[in-house]
Amino acid sequence: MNERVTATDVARLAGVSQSAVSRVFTPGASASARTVAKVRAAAEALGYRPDPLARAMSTGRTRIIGLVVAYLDNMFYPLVLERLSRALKAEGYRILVFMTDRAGTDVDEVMRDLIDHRVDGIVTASVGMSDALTARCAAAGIPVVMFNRGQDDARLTEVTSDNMAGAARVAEFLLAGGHRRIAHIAGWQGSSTGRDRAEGFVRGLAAAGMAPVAVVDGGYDRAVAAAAVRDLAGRIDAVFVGNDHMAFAVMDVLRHELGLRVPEDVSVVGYDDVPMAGWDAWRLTTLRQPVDEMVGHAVGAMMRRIGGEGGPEKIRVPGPLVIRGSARVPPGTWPAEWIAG
Amino acid sequence: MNERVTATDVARLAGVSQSAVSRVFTPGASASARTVAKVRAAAEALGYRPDPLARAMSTGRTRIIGLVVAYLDNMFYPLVLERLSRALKAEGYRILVFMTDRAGTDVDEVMRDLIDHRVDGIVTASVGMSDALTARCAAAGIPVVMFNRGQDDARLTEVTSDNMAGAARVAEFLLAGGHRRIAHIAGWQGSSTGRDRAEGFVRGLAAAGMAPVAVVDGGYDRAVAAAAVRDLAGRIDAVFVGNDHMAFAVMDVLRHELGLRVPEDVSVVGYDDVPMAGWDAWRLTTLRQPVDEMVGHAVGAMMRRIGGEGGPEKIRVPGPLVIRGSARVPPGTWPAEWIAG
DNA sequence: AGGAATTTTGCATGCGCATGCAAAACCGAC
DNA sequence: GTCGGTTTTGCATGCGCATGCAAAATTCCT
Repeated sequence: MNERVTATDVARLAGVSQSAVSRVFTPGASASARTVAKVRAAAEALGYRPDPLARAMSTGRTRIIGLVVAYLDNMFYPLVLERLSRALKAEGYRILVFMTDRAGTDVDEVMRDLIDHRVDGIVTASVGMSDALTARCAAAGIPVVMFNRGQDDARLTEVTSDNMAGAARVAEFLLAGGHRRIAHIAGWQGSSTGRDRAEGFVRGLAAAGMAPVAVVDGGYDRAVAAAAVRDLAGRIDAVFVGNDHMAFAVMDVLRHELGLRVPEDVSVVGYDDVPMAGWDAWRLTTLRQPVDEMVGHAVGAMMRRIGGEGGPEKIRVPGPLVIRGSARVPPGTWPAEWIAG
Repeated sequence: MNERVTATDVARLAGVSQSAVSRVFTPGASASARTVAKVRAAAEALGYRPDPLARAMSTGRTRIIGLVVAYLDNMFYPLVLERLSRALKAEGYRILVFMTDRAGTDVDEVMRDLIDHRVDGIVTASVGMSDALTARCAAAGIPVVMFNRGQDDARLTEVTSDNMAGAARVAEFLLAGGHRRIAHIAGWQGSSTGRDRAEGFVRGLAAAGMAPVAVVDGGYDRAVAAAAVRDLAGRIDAVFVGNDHMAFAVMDVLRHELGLRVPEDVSVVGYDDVPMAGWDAWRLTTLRQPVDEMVGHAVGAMMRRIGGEGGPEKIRVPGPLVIRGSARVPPGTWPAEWIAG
């Protein structure tokens, strides 16, 4: 039922050898103009297209990038997946998706799988890498790019926003708004991103001689964040939440469970600027992670590593504070890095 | 840098032939207990794992399913992707993601790609299939399962919720709630799903001798739906929106732009029951698409088709109406198919 | 025009595994 | 112990393409 057209078929029709056909379809290989023309015509007539599988078999490159993700309910990740897929496609690569369980306990098994599948590179999002894993990928010669996560390992390339600076900027903004009882419901402290934002935020407050009322680990989980704000409410007039996903839960609790007004009673600031943050229901003031830019860097770095040029990089992209309505806005003019959204 | 362990290496160590090794790792092939033991031991010692690529090369099966998606900003699809990925993984399959542009104009090219990659099957979500495409996949012997979309083509397997019945149930519910000026902001009328829901809804109203104030195509687009409700407001006391994604936009406009109360001034009902619908900010009354069940059917049907058992199926899964707070609740007791969420 | 330098071409091989086929080993029954 | 029957095994081959190598064709230079 499936009569695949092979290079040999084309060769026969064009009156050349199979290798000639292969060369015509291999960028960088040499063939005379006449051969190219004959082969192209024959290929066209037969509807020939090189088989990526066989090609991978003989070159050792699959032109497939493995993407490891733990969850997709935080809209930030679907967005990343979409953009990454499009950007990679432009480079001639495809994405093979691997989901780990939410706890990330099976990352190991997932990685074995990835290596088995001979992916040319791995992008991890919302997932950490153990040393053993990193070593294995390095041994297998597979470049790894961590997206939105960092790791203290010189072998790893990472792309993040400037979490420290971003969080510090949020602190500055909240302070300028006149808040004095400020808490932080942090991203999971097992992730660099969560830690960096917490540290940047605390430092930002400290720079003004202030300290947070509390810093609690929200674990990137709506329920945990909700519980945290239930506990905090009454003691705070502002809260910086480790990502938008949790911030929505926090706002829900504040408004609908506790009957408080945002931002009049409590200001809320998030991190990410997912599309939803701009919806009227939320109008969340948040620090934007420039997804397109980050994806661009990730793809660029990946291509470089696959091409063998240069080593691992630690890329940190700055993002603006997007001022909407969930946090009191300081009077007067703002620094240029704060923008109205 | 990458010394891959091959079956030949294992064979040498185990003192058997390469084919013996292959047989040990091929379910259904025969090997004596002694050989199995020797090979297993050797494989273990060397850390051997069969190369899926080479295996695909010789069997013609890649154990990869292509997923075609147009967009991921409607949370329904990331959810589907996640569940599908896990379910397929359990069957030993991986997902290769292909994104078409939003208009779906490049579906053709995407499909060629998919066929080239020799995927064992294709799942499409939020994407239609042209006849030419269907024919090509059929010719290539690649089974196609359409998820959340139907098509009048006997060669295609499809899995949808019972859109007609579901929409009719919404009509019944709205009527029971005492609404009389009801509109429908429909899903894209170019999709079977959008058409079926619209038809079911209109029929549901007609069954009570009623007709909608208006049925407008929302194109699954927040902006279009928002514009539609701006136009409709004032003339309606209830609106059924073709999916939750648009319903959120509709609620935003109603509440924040027009200052109307939901459900006191206008009742809103959606379709899908994405996780967000349960958040306090929305508490959207909506018709649930049972994602897990639908995914289960999709995977089952796919496995059957890959295994060559049986032909295309048209699977229709019923979903309950989930009653929350965005639409006036009829007094008295409800039919069992309505549930409180 | 003649020979050297260059490009193009075909041949042969390999990537790592699965599998048809025939030889070899094993099994049971008499 | 022998023979027919059943597994098990190894050999050889193929999947579709890329590529090193040497031969053939083309180009260039004097």
